Amino acid sequence: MGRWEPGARGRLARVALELYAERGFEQTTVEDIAERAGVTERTFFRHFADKREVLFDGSAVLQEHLVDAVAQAPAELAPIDVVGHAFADAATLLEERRDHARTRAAVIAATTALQERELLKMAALASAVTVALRARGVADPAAALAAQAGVSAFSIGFELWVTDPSSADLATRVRETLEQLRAVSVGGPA
Amino acid sequence: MGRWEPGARGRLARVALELYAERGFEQTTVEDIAERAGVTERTFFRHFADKREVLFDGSAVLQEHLVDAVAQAPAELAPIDVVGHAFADAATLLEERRDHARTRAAVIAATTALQERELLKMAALASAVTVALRARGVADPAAALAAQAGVSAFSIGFELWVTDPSSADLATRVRETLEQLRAVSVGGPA
DNA sequence: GTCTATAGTCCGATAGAC
DNA sequence: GTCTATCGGACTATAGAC
Repeated sequence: MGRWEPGARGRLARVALELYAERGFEQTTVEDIAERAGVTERTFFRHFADKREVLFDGSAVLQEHLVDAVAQAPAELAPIDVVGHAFADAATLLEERRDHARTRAAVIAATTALQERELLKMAALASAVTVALRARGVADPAAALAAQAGVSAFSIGFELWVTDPSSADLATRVRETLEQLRAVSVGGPA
Repeated sequence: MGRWEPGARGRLARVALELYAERGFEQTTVEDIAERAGVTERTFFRHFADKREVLFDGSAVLQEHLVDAVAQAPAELAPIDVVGHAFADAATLLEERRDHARTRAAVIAATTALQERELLKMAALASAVTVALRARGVADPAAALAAQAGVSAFSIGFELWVTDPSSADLATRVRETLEQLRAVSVGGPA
């Protein structure tokens, strides 16, 4: 055994969510988190750039899956369908952690500073998907618009999935929401 | 004359943009801004909640215009067209300040912390437009989707307007971009 | 691991406008 | 007197530097 327990990063992320949920983000200091995780404040900042970032450790994985899914989608699909396929596919990563997602969503909803960070992560996803679509030959601004549409559908679908008591899965919610966007953007009678 | 020059708020906003553009956001302290504006640090924080907020003083006005435009749009318009009308209308507020918009956009693009705040303001616009659409009887999630579509078109149109050397106006860019979203979301051949 | 700059808050005091 | 905008100083926590 070494000097320190392994898995400090994961422990910090878990403890941070716990404390943010218990007493609120602003009422929690980095020192509190480090202490409960059995490390020093310094170690926290070695793993996470700031106090918010600790809640967004999974977003890099999500982004990779999205980009891969866009790259590997059948060539004949229209951009909007490539995006729908990719986001529904990425949704499966969260499917089994609905309780965790609920806790995390509640913490973020309670704090403006965390909403900002989440929006930045969503914008990063959109940006990465835009690049992946361009690599498939999709022109601008269609690439950016399709990517944005995917993020909107994902975010709104995610909220339905987290809020509703029904057991509908996230991927289905995302697909349904994107389908509704199609209807909305075409227009027609209000 | 009084003890202090009037218009401290406007002076702080102008000076802050100047300094952020000159030496960068992180290299500028609130004390620097206050000093050049002829007030104390304390006064800065009475007018603006934090160091970022000073760049977003106009967003409340933009939001009001958007909400009003949604409320007053002809009853027979489809939600997506109400949104298109509203954002193109709000665009006229910026039309005459293209140089200012360029400087501001460059400063924001250079700093992640400012991008976060801008995304938050855009999300607030979307949220306000969603509420205004619901008040017209638009159901969920169509209201949220239409509002998000408007924000996407506005953001992408804004970027084109700021970037391109052509003299096309912002309102036209926004309308064109929303039109493209229509085509993209319907799908069809890539 | 310690030290430091800076953001941001809280308290009270003060000066002009009405 | 009341309302609003300013100022001063002390204070904590984040985050980066050494």
